[in-house]
Amino acid sequence: MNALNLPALRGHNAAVVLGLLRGREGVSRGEIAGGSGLTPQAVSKILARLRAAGLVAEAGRGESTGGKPRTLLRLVPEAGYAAGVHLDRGRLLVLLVDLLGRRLDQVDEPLEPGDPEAVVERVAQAVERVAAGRPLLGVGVGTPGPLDHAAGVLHRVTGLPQWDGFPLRARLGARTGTPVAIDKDTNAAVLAEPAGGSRSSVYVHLGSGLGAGLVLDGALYRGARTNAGEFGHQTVQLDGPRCECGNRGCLEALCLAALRAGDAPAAARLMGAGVANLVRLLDVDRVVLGGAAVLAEPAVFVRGVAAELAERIPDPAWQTVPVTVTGAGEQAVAAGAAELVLAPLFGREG
Amino acid sequence: MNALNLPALRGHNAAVVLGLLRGREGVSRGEIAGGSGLTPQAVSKILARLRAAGLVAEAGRGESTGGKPRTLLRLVPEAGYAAGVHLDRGRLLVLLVDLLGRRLDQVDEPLEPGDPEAVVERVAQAVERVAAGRPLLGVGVGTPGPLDHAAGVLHRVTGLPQWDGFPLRARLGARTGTPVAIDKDTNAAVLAEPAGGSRSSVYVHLGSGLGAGLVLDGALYRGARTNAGEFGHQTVQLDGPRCECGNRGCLEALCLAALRAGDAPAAARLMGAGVANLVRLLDVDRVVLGGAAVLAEPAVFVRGVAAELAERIPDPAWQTVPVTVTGAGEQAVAAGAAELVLAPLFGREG
DNA sequence: TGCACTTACGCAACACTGTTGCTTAAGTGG
DNA sequence: CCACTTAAGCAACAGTGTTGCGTAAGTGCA
Repeated sequence: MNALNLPALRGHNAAVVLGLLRGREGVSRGEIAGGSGLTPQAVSKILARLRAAGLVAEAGRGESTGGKPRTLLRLVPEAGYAAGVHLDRGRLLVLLVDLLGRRLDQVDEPLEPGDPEAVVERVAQAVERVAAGRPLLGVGVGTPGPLDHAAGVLHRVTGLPQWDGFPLRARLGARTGTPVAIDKDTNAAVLAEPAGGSRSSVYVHLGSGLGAGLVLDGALYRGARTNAGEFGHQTVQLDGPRCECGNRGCLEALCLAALRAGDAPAAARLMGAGVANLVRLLDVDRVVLGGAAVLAEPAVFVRGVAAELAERIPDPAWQTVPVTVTGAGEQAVAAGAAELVLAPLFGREG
Repeated sequence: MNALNLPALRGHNAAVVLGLLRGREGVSRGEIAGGSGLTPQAVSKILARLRAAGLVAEAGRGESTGGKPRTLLRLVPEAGYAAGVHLDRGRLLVLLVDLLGRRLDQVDEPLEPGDPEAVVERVAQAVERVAAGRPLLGVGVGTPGPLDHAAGVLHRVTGLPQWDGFPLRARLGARTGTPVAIDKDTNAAVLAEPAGGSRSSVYVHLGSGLGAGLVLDGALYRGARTNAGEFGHQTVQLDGPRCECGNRGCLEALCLAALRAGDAPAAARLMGAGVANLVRLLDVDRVVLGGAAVLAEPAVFVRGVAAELAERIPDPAWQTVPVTVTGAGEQAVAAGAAELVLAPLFGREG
């Protein structure tokens, strides 16, 4: 089911061109041709279509390099919008972003997770409020797992048996009339960070639990059953204390214990040990930290994780991996959820 | 540089069709159409090209289902061959395989890793011997890392300073006159196992070291700098003994110590703890074991790893992951190296 | 000011893709 | 024997990116 026909080819190349235009304001046809591998004439044809559709507009002219100056082009951010929903226990955050991913408006309110249908209604109303009539390309939802991204169905969320098997994507899609994508909160959050040259990155979230979102070779990696990213239940102490999950010596248990003891630096060092394991296994080129615990003391966590990385991977042949805190802060999941809708437009994942 | 033009489209679709034909003997056009998403007419056209090129032939007819019986088609295995090279300290194994990956002939001889150019000559002669004039599509080389797959250059191999920076791919390609692909031994070995419905799998190798090869979402995952798969140096004992790599509590150090003590079951349990970490992080649907230590007592390792997986991931919502030993045995790396050449023909990785 | 040169970019013709509509081939079953 | 079903190719077609070439719009030198 992975063969391509001409419409698919057309869509793919259009997405590649849009992806290059999203990078920065004012890109010339020549740069797009070079960056995509297409011939200049093909780029001109594709851009003519995109301009006719209102997605792209001219943006003045560049410097001359000895001949006719290049015509610069830009994405039209108002051509479409996406809603990003962070659906969490006790809280609902809905963001409206434009094509460039800029956050325009938001709804942030408490939410008691009771009847699923009632929650769908609440979410749909919040989406309508932030959209305010603007053309919506789709709605992305980030929520704690487990869930099935492909089927769009929630699974056994801890403490909420009535949500097991609920077809959130289908129900919310029917209610809003737009495409809906759902994913784990950590998977959404890893998309909140602009790619910026990074092909493989990891987002590590420390809040009430410890999880990770993975972008590998430029695409969100979900694993065989949308269960990838279980970062917190890796064993880092073979004979360690028993964890709720049944395992012994889980990183999450140790990390949360350190936090409860008020020792954030220790929690950071522990997190760093887990990150070192991940960096060695997956050779990612960037580490982004987030979650309430991290955002409470960002410097402590960046320092602790980076120090542990340096100690546990002393080999100078291993390039040092930059460690940062998510730029989207508390809104990382919602911003990333919107990106679930926008990313396919720009040629990321499929 | 990821846009597509018509020749690329053609090649991609041909690879998809060939990939479906590789699965088993005797596939009908209708099955290919259904499995690829192409229309029957497009499949007929593509197959006509492939038959003209000698890659595909008719293979009788299927049962009638009430009308004209389907014409079955098969891959012509003799249409091309690939050489798989396992280049290791002290040993050179070269395999010749046909398009179906069947091992036809081999050269297995000791090798003292001295002057790189002399080794290139030895490898090239061995390749010529196994090929014996048959049309060679390319040569794949699996060798201990670190190395750069994309550039085809070896890095600082432990104890062999004269190999650092040696452009093995370019030199061997110039000498043999065929395309050459090089990769880490564990990356090659993971390709030796037929995909068989698995989208994401891991190959864990225990020999003189402990490493892993990853296939994620159907493609070999190498990481940002071909360093992915450093499975042995994950921390499983925060305050464990110092490892050669500078870290503490590395899985590899513990595992090798158990082996030296003659306690293979303990080594298997330790390996299983590391595999559990990996399964939770990456949600793979298959685990394949290999390497001299595993092949010496395969049942012990399969049992030990499976038992540890069951204990450390007791949650029934996590589907049990099958654990097996590589079917290619000692030749896993060489067989997988040949697959480095063949896989792109059949639409795996790019 | 004039003119040769350079660079950007679109029009037209083209080669080739997969698709659609239809015909022919080759079976089954009453 | 004949209606029916299924497979598969031929021919015409819509639409892709490519090639060849002409035109627009600058720079730089005499």
